[in-house]
Amino acid sequence: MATKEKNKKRLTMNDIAKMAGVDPSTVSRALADSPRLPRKTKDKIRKIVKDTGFVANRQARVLRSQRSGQILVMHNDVASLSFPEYAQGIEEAATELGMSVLVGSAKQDDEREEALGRLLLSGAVDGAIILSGRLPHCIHRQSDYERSVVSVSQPLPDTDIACVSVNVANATQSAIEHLLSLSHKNIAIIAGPANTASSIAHVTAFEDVMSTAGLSQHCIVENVGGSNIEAGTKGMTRILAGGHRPTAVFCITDELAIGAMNKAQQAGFSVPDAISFVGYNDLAIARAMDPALTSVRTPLRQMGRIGAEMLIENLDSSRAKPESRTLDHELVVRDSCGPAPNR
Amino acid sequence: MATKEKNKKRLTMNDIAKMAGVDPSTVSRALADSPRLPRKTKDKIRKIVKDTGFVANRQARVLRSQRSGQILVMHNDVASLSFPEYAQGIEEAATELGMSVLVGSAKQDDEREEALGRLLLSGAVDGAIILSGRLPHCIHRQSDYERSVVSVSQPLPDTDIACVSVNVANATQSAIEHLLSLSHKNIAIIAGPANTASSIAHVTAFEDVMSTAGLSQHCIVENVGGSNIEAGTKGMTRILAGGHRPTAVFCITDELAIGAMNKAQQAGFSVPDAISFVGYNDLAIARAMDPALTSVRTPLRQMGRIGAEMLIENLDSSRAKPESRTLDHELVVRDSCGPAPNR
DNA sequence: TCCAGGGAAACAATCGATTGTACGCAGCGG
DNA sequence: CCGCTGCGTACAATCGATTGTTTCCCTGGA
Repeated sequence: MATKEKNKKRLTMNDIAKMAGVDPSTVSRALADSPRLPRKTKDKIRKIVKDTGFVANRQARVLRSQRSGQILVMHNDVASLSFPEYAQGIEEAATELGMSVLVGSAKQDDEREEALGRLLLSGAVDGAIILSGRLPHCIHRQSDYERSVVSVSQPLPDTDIACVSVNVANATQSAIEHLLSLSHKNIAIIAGPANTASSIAHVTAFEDVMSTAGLSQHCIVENVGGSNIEAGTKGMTRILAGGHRPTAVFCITDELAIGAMNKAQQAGFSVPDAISFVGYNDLAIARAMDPALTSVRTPLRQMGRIGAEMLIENLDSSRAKPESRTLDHELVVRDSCGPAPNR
Repeated sequence: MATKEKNKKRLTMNDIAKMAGVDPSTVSRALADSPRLPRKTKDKIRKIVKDTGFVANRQARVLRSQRSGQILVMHNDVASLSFPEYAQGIEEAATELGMSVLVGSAKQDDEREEALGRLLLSGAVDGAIILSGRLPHCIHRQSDYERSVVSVSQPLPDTDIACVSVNVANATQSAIEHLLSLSHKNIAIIAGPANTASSIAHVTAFEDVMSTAGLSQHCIVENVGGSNIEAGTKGMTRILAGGHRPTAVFCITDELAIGAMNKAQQAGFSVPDAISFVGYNDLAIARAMDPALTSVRTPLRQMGRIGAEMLIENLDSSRAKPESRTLDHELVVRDSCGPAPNR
């Protein structure tokens, strides 16, 4: 159809302008729907754009206008079941506010983490939402990036960056107190990898509650190689191998709980008669388990949504720095917990 | 530290050049490690870059050099458990070949799908890997994008675009034949959403095998609202509600199988004694189920890796168009299938 | 008839890096 | 002593769109 097709070249705005017999600037304004152009001109140009399938070069556009229209989501673990929940909330909000979302995984790899940080510093994205709980070092060094970063799920240490999260200590407390109310005295926690912010927060809260209750019998299982189902299996294996046999297990993610519960069942322990389990996050899968998993519901999607809103609304340097927010959690009681067995 | 800090401006290469007392082009070459510069100059410039935390504007760089160093992964469903498997393979390969990866979700939404397509057309990424099985329309219209797109998992209809996949028909056949060998005659398939390429391929193969075996008793469950665990539950609910009671169920994803198996168990059917289940993909979670799920292993990670390699190696317009590849699958027999019960 | 007003579109500077070319200067052989 | 090679660096064009300013032209009111 196109007559002057030069093979090697992509179509540019100049080409479109020539076809329409106008100046490139007019094409630009037509695409931006500028009120300066009359409908007629816009329509003429748009028709050509549509017919040719022209797409404006993103680099040039962003370079000039200093605005990419994209935000980046940095996470650690693609495989985590909670990620899609956050992502949905983020995407909803971003789309509503006219932004689009890109996802990058840091994967506990410093190199990758820095690369993602540079995406922000280099202007490829306008802002970033951090799910991983770690701020890339290259961003931390810059003074003025507080406004273009929001952390979701965990506060970033040593920064003023706004954060949307739940109160992990309270959430953990509610889980443990539920077990205490069922007369459990010997409780274990499976805390995933050690030394992550999330793990530390849960374990600290756990220890607090237990010591407040005057209970010394508890075990802490860490460094099980992740927070996924397999890690849960591994954690439970370790618990069963130990001499010290808890009657209840709190897991800091639902995936851990699923793996652990499964392992216990396969080892011949009935749930909840012999061992009780509590998960964390209350993902859809928790309900589908047999027995259905008692879990602390955290509003992941909401957190994502609010985080994205906070981020995007504050990008335009209206000077108010966004404020951190803490959302409510809720213990959802199902069938995986029973009264402590008599021994 | 920096003395001339102007508040509003980001650092540019020009600033660095001035600090170092050289031309911007020299800074550029220093960062690119050009052999034209002596080590001494490079070191001097790099020190300044490091001290200031300077990051070159990505837009300008890409605009000029016509190369972004990034590939896009387009998927449909963030929540799918198979996605992280593909993603890992893709990231491994990309990293090895000096590229980085961004992820975008199309979410069966045409608008979003087109937006992702435009990311490629606008030069924001050098290439794209499509997991969703659908080529954005705006790309399809362009003549010369065969080289910068590779499909993984499912071939793209009406295109010559290279694809890395397994033979779905054979894979389905191996699953069904396993059930047939256990004397099952009344088999159901839970096929997720209807009218997706994947669903159609599985169902077609299923019908072929069944009719070849001379069996007419089978039921096809579609449109269960996705391919996830909940959808599996829903599918099984529908099967149990129907008059026609199969002794075995093949699910086109492991997630569907997990949901379905769980529903069956909760409804009082023992697995595999009363009903057998076969999944598809053999994700890690299949092994963790109780009973452990028999599943068709598809090399997802490998597929991702090979797809990324094919894509990246062919970006530099070496003229050979990449060739599609079909990888091997394997039926992994575990405990979720037993002989057909006598009725 | 003339000029003010304003709508429509062209002009041209600009965003920030990359890269081919040109230039200066040193060392070296003839 | 001259020109040649070659190294190190500067110069300047360029990538493709955006946007403030200017120009043009047409209409309408005095």
